Parts: sequence; structure tokens; C-alpha cells
Amino acid sequence: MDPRLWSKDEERIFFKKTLEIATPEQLFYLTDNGRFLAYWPKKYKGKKTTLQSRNAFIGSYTEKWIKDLLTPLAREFEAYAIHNVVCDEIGLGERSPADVAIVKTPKREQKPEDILLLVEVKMSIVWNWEYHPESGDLDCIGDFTTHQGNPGLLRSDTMLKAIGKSINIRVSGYQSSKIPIIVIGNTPIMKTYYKKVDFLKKAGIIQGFYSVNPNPLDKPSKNNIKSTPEKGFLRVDKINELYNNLEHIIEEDKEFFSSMLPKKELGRIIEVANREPTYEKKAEKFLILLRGIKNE
DNA sequence: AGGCTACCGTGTGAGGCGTC
DNA sequence: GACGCCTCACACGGTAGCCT
Repeated sequence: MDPRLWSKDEERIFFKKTLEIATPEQLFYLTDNGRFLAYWPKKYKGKKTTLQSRNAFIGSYTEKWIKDLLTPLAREFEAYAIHNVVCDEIGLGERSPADVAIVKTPKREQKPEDILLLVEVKMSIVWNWEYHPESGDLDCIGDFTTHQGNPGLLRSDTMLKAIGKSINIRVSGYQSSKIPIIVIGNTPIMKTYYKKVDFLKKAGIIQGFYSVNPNPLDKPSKNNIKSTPEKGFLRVDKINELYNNLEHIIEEDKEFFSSMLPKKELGRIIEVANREPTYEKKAEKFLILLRGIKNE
């Protein structure tokens, strides 16, 4: 059976499962009048704290959840979806591994040439929930417009962190230049990042921001976009939509490159590269010259 | 007035390191 | 092995400053 996308049900399952190993106090705010809530409601004016104990739970749960979501896709490539992948050559040390990667061997430690796709997971609790300790019931009491939290990719600093981590991989060595990088979240993105995600895609730094939450809002909203013009952001509504897009990204034999050169120098590089016989050879020569690699 | 950015600070668990 | 100490990443609340 195909895995399911993110939804209220999946979020409920997170709380149910995590309550088996954590206390309600670790997962919910306790309001002045004794209610257990996932977020402070917008109109709540009582005493507030910032919950810290939930962070690691939601982080590791969603990373494993994405690993499971991508496993059928990995199988198509006779590969594996692995959690916390380490590859020192491209800036993924023990302290900051790739959340999830599709790789050729079922190990955490990887060589750059065995990595088919890198995934940065940025998922939050999206809806607000009330927990009833007596019955164990969980009631969804509103979408993210009804609470004070600013979940997932709707936060600018979360976007910046995802972008920063991707840049860090791109500048850590040419070995990362063939590996696609994507960001997976469970919310839309802010309007001010629409152009930026398309530019990041065109510039080759991040191949896409995907939300795997088809219905994040209870009411229709102009902010709940399907995609940006260049599909730098895409809301995935069906699991196959995700698989087809990622399949395409993995199969494309693309190369990231960037520079800052005087036109004269750039022109010279193009002229020399153009002496090669085929388009592919021209491209290879161009990249070698651009990167200042001696001989071959 | 309200929306948004991007910064800072927060508690917790995990992992590395040195010392007993 | 046990212990303390340190550093880090995690997600989110607060907020000054800016724009509309």
C-alpha cells in the first residue's frame, strides 16, 4: 500500500504514538484554565511559555516519516531511503547529516557518487490540538491561522536555514554538484519567497521546495498555492505527483555550476570549450575551465 | 493598523571528549 | 563504565524595524 501524505490524521498519529513515550506536559502547552493545547490560540492572553520538549520529537518523527514516504521511490532505483546520512566530502558531518537521502547502499555513511538525492525535512505540527488526559482523546481545534504558532516553512528563518544548509553542501566541493537537493515541508511558503524558490531552482542550488500536506487549511485561501510559476515550490496532492517529480529530478543528469567572472574571461572560456567536438565535451571542458581545474 | 523579515533566546536530548 | 562538561540542532515565541 502506498504511504499517505501529511494530514490531520497523520498529525493525530504523531501525538498518539509519542504520548506512549512522552508525557502530555512535554507535548502540549498547559493553559491558565488547565487545557492541554498544541499551540496558543490567537486570542489567548494568559500566561505563556515556549515549549521546547516537543521539538526533538517532531523533528525525528517527521524525518523518519519522510524516509518511509520515499522508500517506494528509492526501490524504483534499486536504492534506499536512509535517515541521517553522513558524507564528509560534501559537508554532511556527524553533527549535521542529511535528514534523508536516497542512496545506493543501505548505510548512513555514504560516498558522494552513491547519493541520488538529498532531502532536508522541515515539518512542524500544523494544526492546533486539544488533548483530554482523562479520555486520551485528541481534538483538532483549528488550522494554523487560528493559533499563534508559525509552523514550518512559513517561518522566514526556517527557509533561511534550509537555504543555508543547501548552500553549505554546494560550496563544500564539486563532488556535490551532480546531486539534487530538495526541501520537504508540510506547510505553504510565504509570498515573499515565491520568487526566491524559483530563482533557487533556476540557479541550481535547490531543485524544489515540496509541501506534502495537500489540505493545510480548513478554508480556501489565496496563500495556499498549488505551485510557484517555475515550480520551485509545489504542493503535492497525490503521492504519485511527488514520486513523478522526484523521479524526473533524479534521472536528469545535471550539473550545478556558478561563478563571478569578467565577461572577457568568460568569453575566453567559452571559446576554448567550444573547440571540443560534442556538446557534452564542450560542457565538460567549460566546467573544468570555470572551476580552474588543471589538465583533466 | 497590520503584515512581514530576520534576528535572538529558549529547554531538551544526543553525541563527543576528557577525567575519574 | 560512569560522570560531568561542552556543543549542537531542533521548533517556536518575542520583537524591533520596516513596508504597505
